[in-house]
Amino acid sequence: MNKEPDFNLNDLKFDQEETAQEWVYRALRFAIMSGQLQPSQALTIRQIAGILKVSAMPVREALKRLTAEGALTIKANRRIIVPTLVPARLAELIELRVELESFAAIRAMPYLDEVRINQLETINDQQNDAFEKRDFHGIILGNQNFHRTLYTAHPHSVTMPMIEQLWLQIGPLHRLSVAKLPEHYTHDRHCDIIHSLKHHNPFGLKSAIEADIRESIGFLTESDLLTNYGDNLPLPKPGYVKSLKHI
Amino acid sequence: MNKEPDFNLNDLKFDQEETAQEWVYRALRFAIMSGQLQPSQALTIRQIAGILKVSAMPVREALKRLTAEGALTIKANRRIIVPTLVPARLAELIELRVELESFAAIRAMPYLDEVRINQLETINDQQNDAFEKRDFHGIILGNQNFHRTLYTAHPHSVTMPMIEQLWLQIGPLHRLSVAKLPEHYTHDRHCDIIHSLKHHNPFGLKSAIEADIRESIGFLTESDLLTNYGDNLPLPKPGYVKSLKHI
DNA sequence: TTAATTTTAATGTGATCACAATTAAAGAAA
DNA sequence: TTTCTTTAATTGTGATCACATTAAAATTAA
Repeated sequence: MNKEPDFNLNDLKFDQEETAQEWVYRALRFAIMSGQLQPSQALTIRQIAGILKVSAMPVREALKRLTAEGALTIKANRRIIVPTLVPARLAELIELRVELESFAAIRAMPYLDEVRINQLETINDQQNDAFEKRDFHGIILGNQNFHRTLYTAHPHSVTMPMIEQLWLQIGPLHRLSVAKLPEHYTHDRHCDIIHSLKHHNPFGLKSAIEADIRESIGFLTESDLLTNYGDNLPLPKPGYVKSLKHI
Repeated sequence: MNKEPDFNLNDLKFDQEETAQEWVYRALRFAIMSGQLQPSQALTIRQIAGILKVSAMPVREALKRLTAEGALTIKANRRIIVPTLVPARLAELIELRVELESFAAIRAMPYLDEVRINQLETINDQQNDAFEKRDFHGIILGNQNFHRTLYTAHPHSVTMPMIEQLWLQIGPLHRLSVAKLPEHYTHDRHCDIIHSLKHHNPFGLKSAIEADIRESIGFLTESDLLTNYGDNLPLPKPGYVKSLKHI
């Protein structure tokens, strides 16, 4: 008999339009992206199939897809695990995020009209609310939503899927990074981004994007990666950061 | 009964160590990368299974993986096809290639010792030989080999898989671009790259990479994409480009 | 010939079983 | 208790079948 699972995947409802494998994929992807799965954790086909009450077939396809996207790793013995990150690799991922997201932002800039910028402001307000409420998922998802809305303003964004791939690979560290966030997040870079967009300032935009990325994840140290992965870490108390809205 | 296939996949031998799905994946990937599959061409599970003499199962997994990597596309009716490129998307892909490959090259620069540079020179010679011999595959594979050897000098290259993903997406156009190559390829940018590496010149490296990419694919016009995909186009005659080695 | 309709074939998805390889558990020997 | 051996359970992979949906072919009607 399968062991009881130590993680939850039932956050997402099944949409009648989609196939079973798409649903399984969404559920697993969401779990990884929002830091619910621990690095080095093994994922087995039958266990996930049992949790989601589907057969093994759609789970196989979903795991294959996530593996191809770098969200999961196949070990030499063919076991599928959530990948661990050595510090040098994390550093590379962050540099690449800076590179790609700056690129995407600059390219999207001409397409950001007033409507889109208002969207960004709304999303940012929601994210700040989530921060005050210690809403773990809200912070992460709000941040991703903000960046995605920015980059996809460009109608032919080839870059966005690649950026999401990077988010997927960093995903398992998000629980840790958010827990340590108040120590480093003293300035709302999203406001800087919006400000630069309004004033058509590509250099300001680029540096704001870079600062936002580095301050949200770049501070993780080697010992952070080696000693723990942020499970059971307390989330920041509301009001720790006085104000996230200035400028 | 299945129709006779109009493409060949038997270029790669089956390695006893690998699984069937890995072999199928390699075969399909190679075919796409080297421009053997036409855009909008449909790939069916049973047809490929018939060609490669395997069951449907490993083909399903391989197609799922390639789809996740952007090498194939699933249409609304769930049919799997080789994706077509609208001009705007190709332009984005090229810009992203320039961005990522410049980044990877600069990052790899400190790791390029004399041994590695000699490797690059050898590969470049081989590629020029392939050009003289009108060796279609040799040109494409040699070029990829050159760039891959350069970028993977960095021990923690997170970028390389993403660059390969871009190559995969442009792959179906390679037959066309190589056929039109002599009209635009009048200067061996690979020599420029090597020269910049030897003199530790990051700016020269970046501009050489950019020029190499644009001159190898960036010249494709809208009508090139819409009217044909380069099948049955004659390859350049040997000696058309007098000398690929100068500087 | 052309257009609309029916019939047939083919396709991706999902389920289930078999199998070899790996891992975990149990037992034996020190 | 500790170490080694043996046994049992679990794993990913592959094969085969059923099924609903879609595409293609055949048929009919104009």
